[in-house]
Amino acid sequence: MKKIPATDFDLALTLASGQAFHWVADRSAGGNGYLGVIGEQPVRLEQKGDLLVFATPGREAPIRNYFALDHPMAEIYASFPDDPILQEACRGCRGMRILRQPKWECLATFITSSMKQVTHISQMSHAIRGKFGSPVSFGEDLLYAYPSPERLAAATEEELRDCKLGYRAKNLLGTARMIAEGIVDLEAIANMDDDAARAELCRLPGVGEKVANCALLFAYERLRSFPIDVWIERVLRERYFSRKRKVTVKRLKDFCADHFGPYGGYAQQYLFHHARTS
DNA sequence: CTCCAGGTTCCGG
DNA sequence: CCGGAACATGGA
Repeated sequence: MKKIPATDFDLALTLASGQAFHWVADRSAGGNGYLGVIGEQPVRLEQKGDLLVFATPGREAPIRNYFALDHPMAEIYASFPDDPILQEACRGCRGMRILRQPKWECLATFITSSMKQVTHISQMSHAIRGKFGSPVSFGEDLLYAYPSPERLAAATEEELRDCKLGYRAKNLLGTARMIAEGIVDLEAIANMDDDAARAELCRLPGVGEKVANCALLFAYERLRSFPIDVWIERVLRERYFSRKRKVTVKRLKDFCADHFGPYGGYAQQYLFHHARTS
């Protein structure tokens, strides 16, 4: 068994926080582990105290990278504004990391996320992987990598609708095609500043400001990105702007961009999780 | 049955 | 810039 030190890290909390949607709990061997795929590599992980335990050799670097074990958590927490609403959310979110996911997989998954509950997003992710992804075996279990843009570009809208995507099928297909044709280069976006990167992502069908911000936050390590979904908007209006009438979305965006600071994405994720679980 | 979910896009003020 | 409406699906 290999072990990676992981302080200020909570595996279960991180995987339950609505960033990645394909990990499954694995109780085999009386454990409390998780089975999933990092890129093309199958992994079984289990947290024991401040250690991340796994069996497969050569997985340490991808695991450390995916779970962003290098994030400066003390600095991040110290950067948060001293506001009671965020501090309350932080209490239940200690150890939750913003992941560093593969870019295409993250973007594609969030294209399917619009107007869907987290459990539905998970179902669609597994359906897409099972239907189009490369199988990778892990012991007795068969897992699936997320299919490449080229593979999905070769699919039909009907096949994608069979994965319960509904109207999202057209968007995912259109985006896969644009990327497969090189019209948008997801790797090149990594070298752009936040605004340029967001604008470039928004050229893709089904990608608006919210989905772009999710990709920037969960895959491009832009920790200032602050996706505003229905949950966050509710928190903002009910807690931060209570007793104020007619608050426009632009007002909310401007407030968030300033108030939550350089690691606003972390603050956003904690507020999101707290709102969703209480 | 009704309500709602990690939205985007298009259209008329 | 702002508010409305259409767009699919399934769990609560």
